[in-house]
Amino acid sequence: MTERGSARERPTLEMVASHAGVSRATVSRVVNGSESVAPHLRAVVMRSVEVLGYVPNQAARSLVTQRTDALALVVPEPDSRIFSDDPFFPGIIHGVSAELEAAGKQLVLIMSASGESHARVERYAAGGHVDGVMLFSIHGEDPLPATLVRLGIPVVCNGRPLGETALPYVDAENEGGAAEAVRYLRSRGRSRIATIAGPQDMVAGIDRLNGYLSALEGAPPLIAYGEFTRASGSAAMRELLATAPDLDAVFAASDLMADGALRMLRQAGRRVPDDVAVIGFDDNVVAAFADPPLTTVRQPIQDLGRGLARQLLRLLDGEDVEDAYMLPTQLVIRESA
Amino acid sequence: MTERGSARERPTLEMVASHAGVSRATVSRVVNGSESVAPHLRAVVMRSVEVLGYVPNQAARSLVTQRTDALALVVPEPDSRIFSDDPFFPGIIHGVSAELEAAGKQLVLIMSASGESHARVERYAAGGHVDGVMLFSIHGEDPLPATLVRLGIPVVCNGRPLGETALPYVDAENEGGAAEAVRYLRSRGRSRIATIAGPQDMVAGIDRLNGYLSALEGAPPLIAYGEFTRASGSAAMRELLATAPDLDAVFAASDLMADGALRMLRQAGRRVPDDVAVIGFDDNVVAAFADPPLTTVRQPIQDLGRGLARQLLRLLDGEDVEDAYMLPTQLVIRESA
DNA sequence: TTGTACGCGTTATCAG
DNA sequence: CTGATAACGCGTACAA
Repeated sequence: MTERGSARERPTLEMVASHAGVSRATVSRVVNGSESVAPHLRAVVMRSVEVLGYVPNQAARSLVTQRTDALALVVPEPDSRIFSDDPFFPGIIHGVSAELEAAGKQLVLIMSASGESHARVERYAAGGHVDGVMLFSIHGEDPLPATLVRLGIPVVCNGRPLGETALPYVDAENEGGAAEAVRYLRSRGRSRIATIAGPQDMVAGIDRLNGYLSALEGAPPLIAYGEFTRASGSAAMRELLATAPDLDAVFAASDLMADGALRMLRQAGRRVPDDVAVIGFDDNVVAAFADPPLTTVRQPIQDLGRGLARQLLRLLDGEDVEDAYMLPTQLVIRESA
Repeated sequence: MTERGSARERPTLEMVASHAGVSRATVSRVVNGSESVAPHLRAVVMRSVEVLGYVPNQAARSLVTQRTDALALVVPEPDSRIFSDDPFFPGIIHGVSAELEAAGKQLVLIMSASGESHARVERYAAGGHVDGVMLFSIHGEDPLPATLVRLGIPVVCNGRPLGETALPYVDAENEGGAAEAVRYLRSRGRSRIATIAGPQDMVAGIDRLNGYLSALEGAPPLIAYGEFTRASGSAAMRELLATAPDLDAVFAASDLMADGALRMLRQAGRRVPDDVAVIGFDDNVVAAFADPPLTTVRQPIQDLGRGLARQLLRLLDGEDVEDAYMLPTQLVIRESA
């Protein structure tokens, strides 16, 4: 059994003040790095702070400053991209966290299942727990962002919001990246180009499909849908092979789906890229390890996270930010196409 | 450009009180669900709360209650398991988050690079931002946990801590699981069993190697080391094939490394499982999709997260908790062994 | 059952 | 440049 360490009394400003023989105000000034305090007093105070191990009480501080220096990242719980082996979620967190650390802010992670859980998020933000909110891939007609904005809480979305509300967001050039992939396939002489599209209630799924369609330039579309997962990619590929046995290329809206497609193609006896060229999206870790190594559209996941945090920080500073903060994608050519 | 929503004044207890025609104390009691308040007054107050959209100010509240209802999860930044396609980190988060939500607590995620960043964590916890701390895979002689305990902050570790300090922790039966895998291989007639071990500065790496060694029962060990990643698994497999061409089985300390090994074996012309049997660890999503599907030792990642949170909550409630909270593993047999 | 009044630990204002 | 002192918003003994 382990005991709860002996809860030594936390020293207060008051205690530091009397220890140093100055007023609380002076201690506060030293702690907050004010210029206007005599060097010798500052030294004395700093020593007392050191000796007593003083740490400012955040609750008291934010009660008066009206800030918490904490920002929330709200994540929709049952999101297939989050608990799969798609490192998208960890990547975003990594970026966000790096940016917030540099700014001295803390990250509060909130998993929000759905409707009723949304009320919790609202109350949480409204209660002043955090200074602002980052929203992860908002689905359809979610009222959450609008509510938050109405409450006066700065909000930035990761991924273009689908509804009407004009919220600032950061996103990758999904449509452009997809279009580039398809154009590349055409430039290599492929003519029967299919796509494995993502879910059409996610903006990434929609935009990448649009990119595919736009780059087709009149050629007949060939579409199957997946859920961004490997299994769904395999299933979609099987479907495509059945309906269009003569296809010679596939653009999948995620690397995981592309990997699933690769397996199905192998199983069906098609050679990649000789018979069928395959391009994925993400530049997931698995892309380089796929068989054959996967040509794909890289999106800068970590930068997406950084941008998300940065835009929110700017909002907090009272700056205006552009509604759309788009990050470029890049075609990474390996062996599958 | 997007404006910062008009910051409507947040209603206070005071305002609700005067709106309802009662004292602040009564409002406070209603809000906190006290029994001792007349039904009709409660109704009136609740209406006022509704009308005004009152939400308690968390800073003020925790200033007096000395609690924040927030718990921190501290994650070592440059951890290969976190930003790879190993869903270990997301899985833990999922479990932790589910448990905390049920308890009405919030999750604060802290990425802690190392030394200097540790000071930040200490100050953060000491500042009363959170009521307790969950520590992710503590490396070697990290002084952080001891410091936190000294500060009187409840701490629980994910993964057995390597140092001397006796901290409560939750972990999977790494050693037992590894031993079971090796025993299974032996029972299937394999005699030259190698292992691809994980990093020996991580408890998971150490324990799984020990499990392998213990189950060998005198047979000569055959060891190569990896970093839990696919690439390192391939490299380690190559090494093993060079030093022990006659091996007939491999136990890898992670599915990712096992997958890497599978590729290397294929490349070397060895058939799996005919020539060489392979077992991994984790039951990562990729295991089922490996070629051939990977026999592996499943660890209940999400339960690990839940247990982590649960133990901390118990500590917070003043209960004593056992130092070691171990979760069982399970051998999942597929085709690779 | 209800209200009064005090204190939680800081920051900010305003004299000195 | 320094020190009183007033908020900040809430929970809770204590009194009524």
